[in-house]
Amino acid sequence: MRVEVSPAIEPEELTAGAEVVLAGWVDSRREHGGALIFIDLRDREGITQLVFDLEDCPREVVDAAERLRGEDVIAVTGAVRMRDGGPNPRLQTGEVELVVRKLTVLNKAQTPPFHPTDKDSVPNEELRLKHRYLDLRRPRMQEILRTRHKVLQTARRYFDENGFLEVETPVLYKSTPEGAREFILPSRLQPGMWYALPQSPQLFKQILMVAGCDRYMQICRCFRDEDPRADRQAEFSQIDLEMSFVEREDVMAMMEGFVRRLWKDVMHIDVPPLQRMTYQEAMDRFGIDRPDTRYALEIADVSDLARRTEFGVFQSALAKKGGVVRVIRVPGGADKLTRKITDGYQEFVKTFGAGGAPMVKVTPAGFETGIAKFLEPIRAELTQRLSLQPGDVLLFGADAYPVAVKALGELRQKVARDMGLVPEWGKAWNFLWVVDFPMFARDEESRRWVAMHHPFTAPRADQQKAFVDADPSNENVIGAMVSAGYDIVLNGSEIAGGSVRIHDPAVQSKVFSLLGLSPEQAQEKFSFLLEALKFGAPPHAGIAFGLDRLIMHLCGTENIRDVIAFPKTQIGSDLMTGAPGAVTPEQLKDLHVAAAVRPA
RNA sequence: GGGGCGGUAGCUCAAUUGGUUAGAGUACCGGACUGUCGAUCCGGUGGUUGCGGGUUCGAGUCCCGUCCGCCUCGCCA
Repeated sequence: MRVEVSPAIEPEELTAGAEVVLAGWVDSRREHGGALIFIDLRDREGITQLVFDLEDCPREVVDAAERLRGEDVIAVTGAVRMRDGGPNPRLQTGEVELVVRKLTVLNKAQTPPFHPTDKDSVPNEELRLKHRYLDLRRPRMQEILRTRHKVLQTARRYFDENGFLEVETPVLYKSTPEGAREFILPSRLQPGMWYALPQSPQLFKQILMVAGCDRYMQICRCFRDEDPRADRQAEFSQIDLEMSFVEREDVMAMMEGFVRRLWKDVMHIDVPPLQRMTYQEAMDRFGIDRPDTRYALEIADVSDLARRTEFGVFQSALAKKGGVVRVIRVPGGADKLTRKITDGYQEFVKTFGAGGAPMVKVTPAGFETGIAKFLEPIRAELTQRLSLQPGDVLLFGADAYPVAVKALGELRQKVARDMGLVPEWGKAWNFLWVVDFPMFARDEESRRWVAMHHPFTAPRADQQKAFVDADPSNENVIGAMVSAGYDIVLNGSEIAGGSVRIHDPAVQSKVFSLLGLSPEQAQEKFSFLLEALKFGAPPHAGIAFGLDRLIMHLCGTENIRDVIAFPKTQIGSDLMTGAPGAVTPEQLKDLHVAAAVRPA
């Protein structure tokens, strides 16, 4: 049987009398004595009301309609007519109904564990993931799938228009144990050897530049075997890009254009030119390298004043190497932040390594509660410097700089939520370029340098020469080197990150050696890149967008699983397919692998 | 590896200090009903309170363990 699948009636079909064929799922049924039955027929596009009426339909059609239940799949033929009972303004097709002449039940459905269009409640996520085919029928999920499609199409169109070539890179790759933990796969043909799934196509895209591709794009899957978060999943997607013969500004302009196009096409919003902020400024003012600038609550330095107090916590913090005292002023916090809430903040900052978050309230009479008495000697100056008003709450962070700003940066976001300062979705789109990241960060445990971005990131253009000349043993000099990296931050979430790459083998060697990789080790791991760089590598730079996070923003969801058709749980299970699963001893034997643990 | 929240009917939830036969809405089944649109009305089926152990005269409730889901610290070059 041939079914014309265009179920919800299109506007041009809204003319009475048109004969159409519709197919879809039974959404709901309203029955009046068996002589008059209404069925809401649902498909991807929406809902159309079907009417089965003894006055218009053969008896057997009405009888068959009586046996229909939710999620049955049917096809119907009939005439469109204006509704007798008045329009339903809540339906797009609410003016009309289809008088069914012929009904075909394409497939009966068991009673589903939940109803895709239940308006009262969303089923438990475990159940949604187990029956994802039902979950994806929900209009909200259909909308997300559609937005995701739109983003993919817009990306392909925009980058095609700008001369980018879509190239696919391998998924079976080589283990390069820096960075995130990898998924690995045994080789059958080479006993004892292993592939790894790529954390990103970073090196391939650089090689494509050496290969003369000039401009590359790929919508690719990346794999990182780390614990998930609300916005992180082991298997995720990137819009990956690389350009030759460009500098930082060229890439930034191109990507800004993409973001603007995306928001225009998908949200119908004109994004103004992106603000810029250096890494240092972001850390100083917001305590994080991806500041949410939709609200204030900025961090201020009061180390000099704190030094003049007798408060032991301040004094011991300032005695530390790089010790600081910083503060967040919360306007109106005295009312809204109850004792219970501020007590909670003490525990909260401890998870980020801080000892606590000393607090004080500003009243017309002066400082009260918390550490008020210690602050008395500096009250006037604090009041002036921070423009304090009665009703303010001050939350302090006292520790070595990285610990203090990190704790306050996290606390700032929590306070903003508690104070109701975070605009609801769709009200604010605060895009920001963060630039001038340090090349290296000091890992205190191993007393070694680690790459802030990745080891292929070039120094900022004006620092190239200084970097080559820098004394590797001088921690101050190396620590101060600024890279040509750039991130795009949206409402406090990192949606893209990239850099100008190193195309000079000498610079690349110096980075490797600073990272503690001997020439032999570097050769072992990245020989193909080092080789390629010797054969005429153009200057190149690139970036990658976190596709899933982009979609989250565009759809207003806080959960990455909502924007992935078939996502995994916290422990990496696919509740629908049951992955991961056991394999047979024969499979292991073929792969020359012995399991050290048997599944429980 | 650590911290927190949750798991009760197919689904969404309730159940007082540990106390009678674990309830409601919805779905499902049966009946009534010719213009509904979350149809309505009447009746009914439906429970290993995630699982295992313990305390107690008595456990959905308290304790221990465990599984699953979510949030989070560490981790994510």
